[in-house]
Amino acid sequence: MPTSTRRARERANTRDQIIEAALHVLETEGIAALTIRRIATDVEYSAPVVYQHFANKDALVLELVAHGHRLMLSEFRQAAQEPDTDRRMTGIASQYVRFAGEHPHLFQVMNDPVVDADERRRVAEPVIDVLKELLTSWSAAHDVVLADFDQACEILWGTLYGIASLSYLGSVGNDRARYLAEQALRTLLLGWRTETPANGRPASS
Amino acid sequence: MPTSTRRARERANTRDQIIEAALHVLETEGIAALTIRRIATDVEYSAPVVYQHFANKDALVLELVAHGHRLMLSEFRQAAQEPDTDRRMTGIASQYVRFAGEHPHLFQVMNDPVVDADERRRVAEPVIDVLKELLTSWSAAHDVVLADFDQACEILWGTLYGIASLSYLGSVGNDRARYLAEQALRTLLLGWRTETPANGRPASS
DNA sequence: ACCCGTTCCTAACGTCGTTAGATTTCCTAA
DNA sequence: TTAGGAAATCTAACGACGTTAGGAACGGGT
Repeated sequence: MPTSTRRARERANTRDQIIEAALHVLETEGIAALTIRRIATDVEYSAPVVYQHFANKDALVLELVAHGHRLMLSEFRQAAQEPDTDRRMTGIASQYVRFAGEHPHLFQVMNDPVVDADERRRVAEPVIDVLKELLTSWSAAHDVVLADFDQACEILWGTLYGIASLSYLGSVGNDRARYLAEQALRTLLLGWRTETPANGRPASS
Repeated sequence: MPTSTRRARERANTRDQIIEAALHVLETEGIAALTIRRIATDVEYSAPVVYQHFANKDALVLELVAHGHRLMLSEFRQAAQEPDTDRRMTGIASQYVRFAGEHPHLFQVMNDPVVDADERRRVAEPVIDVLKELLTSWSAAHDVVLADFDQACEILWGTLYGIASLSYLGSVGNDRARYLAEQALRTLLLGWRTETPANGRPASS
């Protein structure tokens, strides 16, 4: 049965082409330019063809979001190779903000409420897992026992997102935002370390 | 000339009605329902009338964003009356997240990249100023000399925004987000205090 | 050689933001 | 008191959007 497999391959191929074209438009021209008709034109098809591969526009956007998280994950894994646990944490912070600066429109869509909350949580999970691993190894290295590990992770995640957002919401440039993220992380880690008495028992608060 | 002033008053009146109607739609049904035609219907006019008061939809949305910041500012001023400087800081954090939880759609639009960055910075300035005052009095109360005051403010602002965003981006509910914000602030403040030696000279980093 | 399922396109629907032009309303001034 | 004109408002329309319906074209299996 060669024909059916070839057909399936072609189908998957054009699907990938659509994703690639959509990603290109998103990254270079922003979310406002991301239009079904525009994408169809770019892959040299008519608009309805897109609906053979995606239920609707949101489903296509979700695919881009998933792609973005995979990309971010790969960059994180790279930054996670730094041996020093403290530099590893600040390095991740810097990397996160750098990603937001290098892919502003993608980053924006990755955190846009239009994509379903459950779906976003699902695709973001691997990235958060990396963060958890890093925090685990950091606290182990410093004999810090966090009072609430999940809480610390959520604070970390929120802080990174907030400071990365500064770079396109506010007046701070990406370089400064990266520095801010590093400093914020240093301060948070210092605070957590200070909360823990020298004997390594959990902090009170 | 009574007639002209009355006309002006009527004009301003319908303008306010439009803003009020738009705000109501936004808060109760979200940004997707915020339509020129919908607003016009609600104030019992035809759609083009809206354009006599606002250049375009973005200008109207900007007005809502400004309103949101004024609202937030008034709530901040209330929370800023707490005498204890530490509780004042954590109280502001809690209040910020609470606002995001009570006005999710408004909060979302207040931080949406579709509104011009300069405009957003302009309307957000008074709120940030309150934050600066609070941080100033806090550091004074604890003899903490921050190495970079503006940096600390930006970290604060970013952290609050990030954690508030968790409540509708991620899996954490608003109550938990408020708690997270308080804890994050406590940790940050602890970190900054720890950076400062006992003699009150600025920290090294 | 026919047939049928897949693939694809044109045309259309309803909605959006926005504009043009006509129509109505209402003050002013002769 | 009425003619004129500015202001206010409406209807109709334009182009673009996401999306769907219906038919044409293609291509492998009988």
